Amino acid sequence: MAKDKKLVEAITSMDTDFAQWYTDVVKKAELIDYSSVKGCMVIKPAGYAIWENIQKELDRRFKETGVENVYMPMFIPESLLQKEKDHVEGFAPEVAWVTHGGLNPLQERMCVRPTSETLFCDFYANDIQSYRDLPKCYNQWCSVVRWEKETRPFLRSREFLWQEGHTAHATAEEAEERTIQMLNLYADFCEEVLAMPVIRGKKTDKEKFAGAEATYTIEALMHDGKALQSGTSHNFGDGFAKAFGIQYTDRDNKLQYVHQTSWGMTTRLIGAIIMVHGDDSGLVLPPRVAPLQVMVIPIQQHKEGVLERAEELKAMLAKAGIRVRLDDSEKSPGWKFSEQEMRGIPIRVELGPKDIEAGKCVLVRRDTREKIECTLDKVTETVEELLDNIQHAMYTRAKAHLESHISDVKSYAEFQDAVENKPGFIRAMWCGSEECEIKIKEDTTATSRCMPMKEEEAVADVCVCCGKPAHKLVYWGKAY
RNA sequence: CGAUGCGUGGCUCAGCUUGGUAGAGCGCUGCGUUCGGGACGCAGAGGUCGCAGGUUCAAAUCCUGUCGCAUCGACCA
Repeated sequence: MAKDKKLVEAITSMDTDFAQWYTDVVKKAELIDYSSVKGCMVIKPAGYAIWENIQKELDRRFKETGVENVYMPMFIPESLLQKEKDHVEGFAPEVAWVTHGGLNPLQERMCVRPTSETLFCDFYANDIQSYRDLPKCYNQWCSVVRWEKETRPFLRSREFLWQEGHTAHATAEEAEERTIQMLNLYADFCEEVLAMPVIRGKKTDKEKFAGAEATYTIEALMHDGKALQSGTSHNFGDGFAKAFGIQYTDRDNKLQYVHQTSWGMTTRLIGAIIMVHGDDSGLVLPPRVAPLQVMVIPIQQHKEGVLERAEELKAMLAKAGIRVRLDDSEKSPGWKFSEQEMRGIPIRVELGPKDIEAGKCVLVRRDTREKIECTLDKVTETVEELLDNIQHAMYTRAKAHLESHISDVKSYAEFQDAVENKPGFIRAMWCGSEECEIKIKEDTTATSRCMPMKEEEAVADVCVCCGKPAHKLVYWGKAY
C-alpha cells in the first residue's frame, strides 16, 4: 500500500488537475527543466530526442517534395519587419528587441525573429529574377522568439524550436497547391508517426496568420477535450510579394509578382503527444517517435548470467534496428518499471533467472500494460510486431476519443451547453460574420478552430449565433 | 498587463507569530544486505535562508525596497 501511495503522489491524476498532470509528466519524464529565464525551458535529452525524431521524419518528407534547407539571420531590422502592414501589427506586440551592439546603441533596432517571412521576402526579392528561378521551396530549422505573457512547457514558451517553410511560385494556383500539399503532409505525419488524428481545415479570417490570404490548420484534440493547433500552412497570395517587390519576368517578358506560402510545425507537437497519449503513470510515446522503443529490465541482475543474457537480448533487438537500452542501474526493478512508464517507453522487457531457465522473457506494453510471455528465440519478431500494434492501437484509441468528443449543435443554447458540459469539438453553422465569432468567444471562451476541408454534411441552415442563413460549417472549441 | 502564490542544502518543505547563530524527508557518496511494481542498514557530504538597505548586542525570523519563478486570466504556435 505504501508503495502504491508513493506512485500516486508522483504524478497528479489527470482527472484531479489536468494542468498539474501535464506539468508533472513533463518533469517526471525528464523532457524539460525550467530555466532561470522566465518562459524559456531547458529541453533535456529525453525531450530533445523526440524533437530530433520529429525533425528527421518531417525533413525527409519535405525533401521528397522538393524542399531544400537554408538558414536565415536571427535578427530583423525594424524597417524590414514593417514592410507588410498586417504582419507587423500581428507580431509587434510580442517581439523582443535588440537595441545595442556591444556598448553602443544601434542606428536601427532589430527584433529577434518571431518568424522569418520578412527575411525570406527580402532575400527572394533579389534572388528571384526569372520564371526559371521558380518555384523556390526553402525551409529552415531554427528557433524563434515571441515574448509571451503566459508560458507553459512546449505549449507556449518565449523561445521555441520549429521549422518554417517559405515558398515562392509563379502562379496563384501553384501556391495554393503547395499550401494544401504541406497541410496534408503535416496531417499525414501526425496520424502516421505521432498516432494523432487531426481535423484538417481552413481558419476564419479572424484567426488567420498576420498577412496571409488564407491559413490552413490541423487541429488535434487533447485528452481534456481542448483543441491544439498543431501545424499551419499559409497561402500569402501576392501580398508579401507586392510589399517587398518580389517580381519575376515571365515567358512573355512581362513582370509578375510571385505567389507565396509558408508553413510551420513546432516543439508544441511534443506537448500534443503528451496530452493525446499520456496517462496517470506518465508519458506514452508512439513507437515511431519514441527515442527508445524498448527498455530491458533485468530482475535479480546480480545473479550469475542475468546481465549477460540481458545484454545478449539487447544486442539482438538492436541488431534488428530496434531502439533499445538495458537498465542495469542499481535501482530496484520496481523503480525501473515506474521510470520506464513515466518516460513512455513503448515496451518493457523483463528478464530474470526464472525466465532464463524457461528460455523466455516477459514483454509489457506501455499503452495497455498487457504482459506477454515470449520465448527468447522469438523476441525480435514479437517486439517488432508489438511495436506496430502499439502504434496502431494508439492511433485507433486517439481517433475514437476524437470522434466521441464532437458535438453537433443547432441552437445557441445548445452551443453554450456543449461548451460547458461536453468537452471537445463543437460542430455548428456560421454565417461568416466576425461579430458572431467575437460574440461566441466572449460568451463562451470557445473559438472557431477551423472550417473542415473534408466535405461534411451541414448541421443546420442558419448561423448558430445570429440565426441568419449560414452555409459554413465550423469546428469550435476551447483551445490551448 | 491583471490576480494569486512561492523564494531556506539537488528536490519538497518545516522553522518566522514570540529575534539568540539552521532542521526533516527524499535525493546524492561509500560499504554491506537486497532485487518479478518506486527495498533496507550503517557511515558521510552538502545551506553566507532570492538580493539590497534598515532596526538590534544579535536577523532566516521585524521594517523598507527590489528581483525572480510558478499558477490562473486577457493575447498568441
